Amino acid sequence: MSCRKIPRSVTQSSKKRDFFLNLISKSTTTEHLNQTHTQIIRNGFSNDLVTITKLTQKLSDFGLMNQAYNLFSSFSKPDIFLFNVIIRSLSHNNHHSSSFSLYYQLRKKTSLKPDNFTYALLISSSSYLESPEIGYWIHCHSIIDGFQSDPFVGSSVADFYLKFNQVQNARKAFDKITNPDAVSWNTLISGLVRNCCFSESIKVFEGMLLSGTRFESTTLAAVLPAAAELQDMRTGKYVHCLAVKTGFFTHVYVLTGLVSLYSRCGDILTSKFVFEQINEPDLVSWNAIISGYSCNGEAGFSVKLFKDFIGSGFKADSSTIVGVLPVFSPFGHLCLCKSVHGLSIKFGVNLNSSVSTALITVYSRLNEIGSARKLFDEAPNKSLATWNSMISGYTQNGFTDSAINLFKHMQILEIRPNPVTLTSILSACAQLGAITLGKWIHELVIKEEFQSNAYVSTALIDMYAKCGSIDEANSLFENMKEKNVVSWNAMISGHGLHGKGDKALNLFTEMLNTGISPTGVTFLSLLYSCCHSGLISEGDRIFRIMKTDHSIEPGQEHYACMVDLHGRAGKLEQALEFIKQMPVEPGPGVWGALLGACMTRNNKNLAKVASDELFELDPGNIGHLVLLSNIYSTDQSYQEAAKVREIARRKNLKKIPGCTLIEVGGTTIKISRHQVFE
DNA sequence: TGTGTGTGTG
Repeated sequence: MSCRKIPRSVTQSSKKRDFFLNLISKSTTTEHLNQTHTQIIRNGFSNDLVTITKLTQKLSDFGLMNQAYNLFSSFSKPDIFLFNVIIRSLSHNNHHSSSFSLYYQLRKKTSLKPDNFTYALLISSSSYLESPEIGYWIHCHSIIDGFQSDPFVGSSVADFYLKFNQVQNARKAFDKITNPDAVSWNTLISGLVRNCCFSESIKVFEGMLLSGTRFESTTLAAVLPAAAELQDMRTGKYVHCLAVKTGFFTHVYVLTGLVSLYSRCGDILTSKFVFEQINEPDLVSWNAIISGYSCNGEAGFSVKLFKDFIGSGFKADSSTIVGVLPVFSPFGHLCLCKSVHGLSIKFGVNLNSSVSTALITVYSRLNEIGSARKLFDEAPNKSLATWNSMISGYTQNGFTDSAINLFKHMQILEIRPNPVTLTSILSACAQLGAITLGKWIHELVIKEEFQSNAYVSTALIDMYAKCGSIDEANSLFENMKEKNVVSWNAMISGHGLHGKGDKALNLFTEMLNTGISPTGVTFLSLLYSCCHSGLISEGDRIFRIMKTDHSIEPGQEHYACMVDLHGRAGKLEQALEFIKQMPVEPGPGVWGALLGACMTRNNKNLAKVASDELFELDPGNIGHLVLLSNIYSTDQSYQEAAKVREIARRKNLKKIPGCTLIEVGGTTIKISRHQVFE
């Protein structure tokens, strides 16, 4: 008899509990939840662990941390469930250190055993701390308690190591998981991407597919940035197909990832197509397409989209600004740059470090070095990139002294340079002929262990070559482990500069034998070398094979070099003939080369032809007038020389005296070369 | 019978 009665009351009680659990779950407001709590107390369920655990969690989800904690504390004997819930609440409310106090309490003051839930939560908390030590401890405890192969614990351990940039340890933890689930794989893939291990992350993604684990849209979104970074279209297109097949092609994160991928690979049309498939593009989607157009030099579209974006009521964030800015510099759109700068102030992101860096870069490129410096001085949080952008801004605008001073300032502030900083400073040294500083930077490169960086070693080669130490440049080049096309170019033009055309040509043959494909710059360096060594027929041959053997269209600079090559040899008529047969309109560089040759060869008539073209094409440039006037003077045609000077005076043009830089006893000094029109 | 890890686009 009683046997029947007890179950009935248990059933009744359990039904009531279900009722309360349901009420808690459905509570949508704090008020509602508090009313439910009152009912729970009235019905004598305030000591029911199950109900209270659920209530505690809901309170914490509503951000009512204190109430949740009081409820927990009111229990003299909480079980592991309640402990886990309160640890989770603390961790979700950023009270990470309190979770560890609770863990301590759990181990010292109770006989409860932490389970896989407890460890997963605690390790996750550890990854938000400043240093990894506590995480190491918890990880050890979890191994001792036998949770090493648990996917929840294992995933959070892997994530913990990835957050502390310990990729190898993360891999070890992942490999210990018996049956990694989608979360485990996603954690590893995205963590590898955050640690810039792009190809590894793609390999893991392939491993996941082979393992047969069902991937999620988040998996595709996680691996796409790796494919974009490596410009790996094969993986990208494969992910695209998978997304279409599985129906994830509607998912905004996946689509946005594809937009970036195609933009990065230069396929802006597909990028635009994918963008149009996004139902409701969010801020990040807009940023992806705007920066996509921007990176691919599509200024008009980029600006139009940016306007559409602002017009749809979106608030630009720092990434929008950083994404749209680069498109302005190649086209000299100072006005647009200024208006985006204004918008960045309006949206309150102008002091963001990446925004100031992008603005400094774009103003520098537009030769607005004063505005760039103002932004630099006003930037409250200067990253290394901010310093670098200002230094290279100075270097590229020829303000080498300012670049070096800023670098010295960095040294005083004990800001450690990176390869980018040193590359810029080396370029400044090369421009200045500052060999002593250059050598000191070389020592710094060795100290910081940047020798293996291709950009740095190339900048060193260029610096030594331009400062006259061709042997030093050559020995560095010989010792480079991985030479890229830029290093070869630097060494070729180094030899050219030193009048060693034959060496430059031999190096080119060697380069082709190594399997490196030449670029336009390689040919420019070669033509330049031929020019400086008087190798006319070799120069002609190089110019020919450039197009026939290597499918590189010559640019204005190549044509100008060819005119120079013939001009220097005194074959002025041939040079003119060459210009006439050019398949593209000759630019100022080409006519300038002819004018220069006329100067050395005293050819007054041809000089007039070249000058007339130059006045049309490049009216603001005083250099041409100087050359022409000098030609007339040398020829003793003083009246004509005077006429040219008169034109210059009327145009209010004044020649900035040219100078040569040499280093004497560690100091660079200027030696005036021309003193014309002063 | 109440608790969970983690990830995503620029």
